[in-house]
Amino acid sequence: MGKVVLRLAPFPSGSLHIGNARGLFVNQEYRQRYRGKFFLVFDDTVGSEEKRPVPESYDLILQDMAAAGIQPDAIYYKSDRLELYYRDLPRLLDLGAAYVCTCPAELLRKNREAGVACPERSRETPWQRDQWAGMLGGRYAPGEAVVRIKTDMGHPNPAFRDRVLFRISDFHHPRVGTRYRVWPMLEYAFAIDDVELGITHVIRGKELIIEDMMEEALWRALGLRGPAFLHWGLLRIRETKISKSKSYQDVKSGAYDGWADPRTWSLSSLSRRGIRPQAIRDFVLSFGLSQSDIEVPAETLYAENRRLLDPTTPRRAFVPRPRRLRVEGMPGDLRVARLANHPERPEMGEREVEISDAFFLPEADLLKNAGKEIRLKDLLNVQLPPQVPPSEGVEADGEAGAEVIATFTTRPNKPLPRIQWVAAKGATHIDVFTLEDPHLLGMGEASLSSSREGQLFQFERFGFVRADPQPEDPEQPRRFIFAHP
RNA sequence: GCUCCUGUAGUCUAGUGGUCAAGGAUAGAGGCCUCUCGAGCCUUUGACGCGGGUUCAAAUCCCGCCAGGAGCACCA
Repeated sequence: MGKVVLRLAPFPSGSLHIGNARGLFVNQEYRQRYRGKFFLVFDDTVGSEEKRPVPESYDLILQDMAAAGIQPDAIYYKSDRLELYYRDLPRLLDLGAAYVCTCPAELLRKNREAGVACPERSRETPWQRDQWAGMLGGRYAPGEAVVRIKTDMGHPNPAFRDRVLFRISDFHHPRVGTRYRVWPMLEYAFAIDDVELGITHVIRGKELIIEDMMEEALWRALGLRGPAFLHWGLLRIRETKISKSKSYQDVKSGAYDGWADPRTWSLSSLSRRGIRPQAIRDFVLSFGLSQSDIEVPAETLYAENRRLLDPTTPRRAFVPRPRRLRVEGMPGDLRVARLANHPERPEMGEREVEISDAFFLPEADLLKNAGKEIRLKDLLNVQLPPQVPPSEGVEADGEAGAEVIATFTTRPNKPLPRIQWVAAKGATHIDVFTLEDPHLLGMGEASLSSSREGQLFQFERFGFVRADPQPEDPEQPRRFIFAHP
């Protein structure tokens, strides 16, 4: 068996998204299985008006890959390889496999649709050569001349009729500026690179099938042998539209908190939420290489991650939208509560929480259980007053509504609604970033204020979270990013 | 419209002619818990798109139909 060489070729327009992750992990899987090589090829030709390379995304993509624990065997930039792309074109012209076309874009499109060939298609080689030299030499402005492959103007699929191989662009490129004006289309650049880099298998989404067929047409013309293609269908997470350009706008405008904003669903945002690369890997690999298009609920990804986190993640108390509760008749000896860090793993130890008669509880739970007896989880049972008037606009510190007065009943565990609580004494302000609410405020137990960046917790009856970096201003609430229930 | 692709439970997937009265995951339902009823654990409901054919035998092979999807840029 020959050596397997793979490539991932992202367009640098932001952090990798969950869709790119499929390419990343599938290729990585094949690299490992066949002890092959895996190259990162930045697909950074100039793009178009709507789709331009974004300077900072080169680093973002590198970081995403590092975070996923995947080290490419080599990194290439298409923008470094223009001369290489220019090299083989004259031969294509000589072979009569390509030609320079100066039809305006609009006419070109119309003729293609009608199956009408451009008169320049059949011009002789010296003329074509001269025109190519003219394109490189500045004879034409953007839009005035392109190189087209000669396939078949009568092909039943208009998409196959003499596609454009090179065009002129004056866009400023983040890496090479305006050094080049004549840029290859993706399919031409890859036709050269895939052979040049010795790629054996291209595994990617089926949206590029036509481009892959164009590569094959070019190899036939040049007498080259290229890699085999494998495709998968489109993957969508139900909860989101995967659109890098939309995310890019919100990141750029500041509406989003950078590429690590959970709403981008970028790889960096998933990592910020505490979603493990391993979970993402298992998730995308579970779909195999089917060409059907699938839409999967994020819950499936969460389930993978939960399986990884649950056994080792310490539990903590957090009360979203809190309301202050005072317990009358607290047993006098109750000064300290000892709480297990994990209900099933005593070896993870316990923590001590100082308590008084003042607590924070989720207002929603107080409203729901008004007049009933409830259990403050792991602590004691209380009777709630018959009426709990809702506070208007719950404040983050639970001080908005009037204090709710409950009465102590008993200590031992009983089958009551078990509600999480935070002791008012030493409670710390928490600000949780969820998909629905970028600032879900609440109160957490004291120890949370000193958690280090990257620490994972399960907030009981709330979900798994990951600690953001310590805020510079200690008065600011501690920030956690919500992963999933 | 054209080209290509795909059809297994609500969703995703295993399955390559017999071991499939179809396996797993997730969701749903029910239950358990000296303490998360939004976690965990247990149980459970639920599928081969339709119609023909080939064969002793079909989810698997063939044909037709139907239904979905993707692509159809001087973007990637």
